[in-house]
Amino acid sequence: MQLELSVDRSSPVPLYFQLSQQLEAAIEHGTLTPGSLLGNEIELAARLGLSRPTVRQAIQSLVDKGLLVRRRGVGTQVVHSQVKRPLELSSLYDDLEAAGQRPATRVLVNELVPASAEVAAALGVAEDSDVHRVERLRLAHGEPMAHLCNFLPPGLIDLDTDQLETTGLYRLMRSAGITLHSARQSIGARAATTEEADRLAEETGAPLLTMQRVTFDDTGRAVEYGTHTYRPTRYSFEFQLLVRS
Amino acid sequence: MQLELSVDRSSPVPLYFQLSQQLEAAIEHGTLTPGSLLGNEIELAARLGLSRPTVRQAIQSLVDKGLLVRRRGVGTQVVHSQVKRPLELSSLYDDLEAAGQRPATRVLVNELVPASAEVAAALGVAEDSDVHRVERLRLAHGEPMAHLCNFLPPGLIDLDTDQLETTGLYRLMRSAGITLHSARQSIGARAATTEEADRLAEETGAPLLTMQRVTFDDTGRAVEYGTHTYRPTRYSFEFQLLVRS
DNA sequence: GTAGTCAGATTGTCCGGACATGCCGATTGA
DNA sequence: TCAATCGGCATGTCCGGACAATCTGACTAC
Repeated sequence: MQLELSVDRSSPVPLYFQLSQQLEAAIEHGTLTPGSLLGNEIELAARLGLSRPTVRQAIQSLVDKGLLVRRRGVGTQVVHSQVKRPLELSSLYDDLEAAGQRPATRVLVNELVPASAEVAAALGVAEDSDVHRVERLRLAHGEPMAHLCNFLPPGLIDLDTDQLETTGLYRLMRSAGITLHSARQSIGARAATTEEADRLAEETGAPLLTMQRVTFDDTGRAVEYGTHTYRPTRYSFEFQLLVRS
Repeated sequence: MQLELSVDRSSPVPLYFQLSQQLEAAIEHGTLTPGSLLGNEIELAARLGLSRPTVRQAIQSLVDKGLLVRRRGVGTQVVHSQVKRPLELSSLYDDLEAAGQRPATRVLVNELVPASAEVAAALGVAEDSDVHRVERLRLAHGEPMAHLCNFLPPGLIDLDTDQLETTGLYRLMRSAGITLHSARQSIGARAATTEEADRLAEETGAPLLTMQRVTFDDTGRAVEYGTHTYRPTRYSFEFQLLVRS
């Protein structure tokens, strides 16, 4: 069976991108079965009226996503999936929404405070200079799931409490024109203090999952520092990772 | 100041790789300062006697690593670092060794057992069929740090207890010719049972950091399933992640 | 003085070709 | 029958060029 592929040269969408999307859809849909060979590049290019570099670029992007494996002298084959999405920088809000959980947010604090030494170091600002402090409680099915405490440098974004309750922080930042680039993360665990336990409806001393994160935009500025605690009975970090080769 | 770059055409190492390594070293070393522009591709290609696609391939690999950012009409600039390593599939052993911690391993169990339903599902083998079971205690500075329980399908690798004590499981698998491709991971937390507490020199009910992982090779076979528990006072997961754009 | 326009610079996309490299099967030889 | 060699095949690397898209800054017009 021949896979139906076609490209639209009048579209502003790059040709290699059109192709990679079609291939990805075919893999997702099961038309390209795991382990099956994706006929040689030369012929594929000829069939589509594309050049080999363009076809290679499309295939390479899927290899980088972990969907395909190339073997010299053999060909390109579809990975026996199990592959979902690799870990990406996502907000808890988006994660929950993608899982169909209807997340709710309660903003506890939204104010300007002088930066502590810890916050100043993380954000790269002067100590005691003003920073935004946002504390939120994230709920799913009416039950508290996580406590999120974030610090942001001033002047970057307009933090509206109403918007914070209806969407995620990252989405707000992206729509404010900030291009997120990378983040440094640390995941650990500790026993809940009485205050933390109260907030999350747990017992004092109960195990909590913690995450700290500093996010940078593409100019290298720190744009957010967060300290989060999660109820481990309600949430765990799940992700896929690829071996860089 | 001109950055000193050169390529060796007689080397079997690909030219784009030689170039990307030199650029990466210059960034690491601080010769290329964060935010500085990396002169245009055309001129760079001419200076090195390379073609533009080759130079682009080198630059692209560093963009993928998060070290560089390209802007159309502007140029390519070095990211204001803070960038260490992105998250990769690594063994605890390698992580500790890289941190200069001289890890030690004590093999507690190394046997063939019938697969439980959970293990069979994770590895994709029949229930009650034989699988390797390896239990190890990982120590740093003489103190227990983590308890590692792994299951492997039979026939893949020769599990020598002595080798397991002197190196990591992943290194063993790689040297056995297995090409690791991806892994599905889950990180959570829970209270220690009495048995777990004893093993890790913690109190019963103390918070533990947990990680479960299924690793796949490039043919899509599950090659390892692991259930690990870490002492959160001694270990946390630290990593960098890039925004896929 | 301010806003709109234009030109230069630089990366993004795409082409067509060439040769090298590694893998696999088939043929050949023992 | 089995092992070694050889050749075909598919990807890997590299070239040189062409045009498009986008950003910046300077110039111009109002």
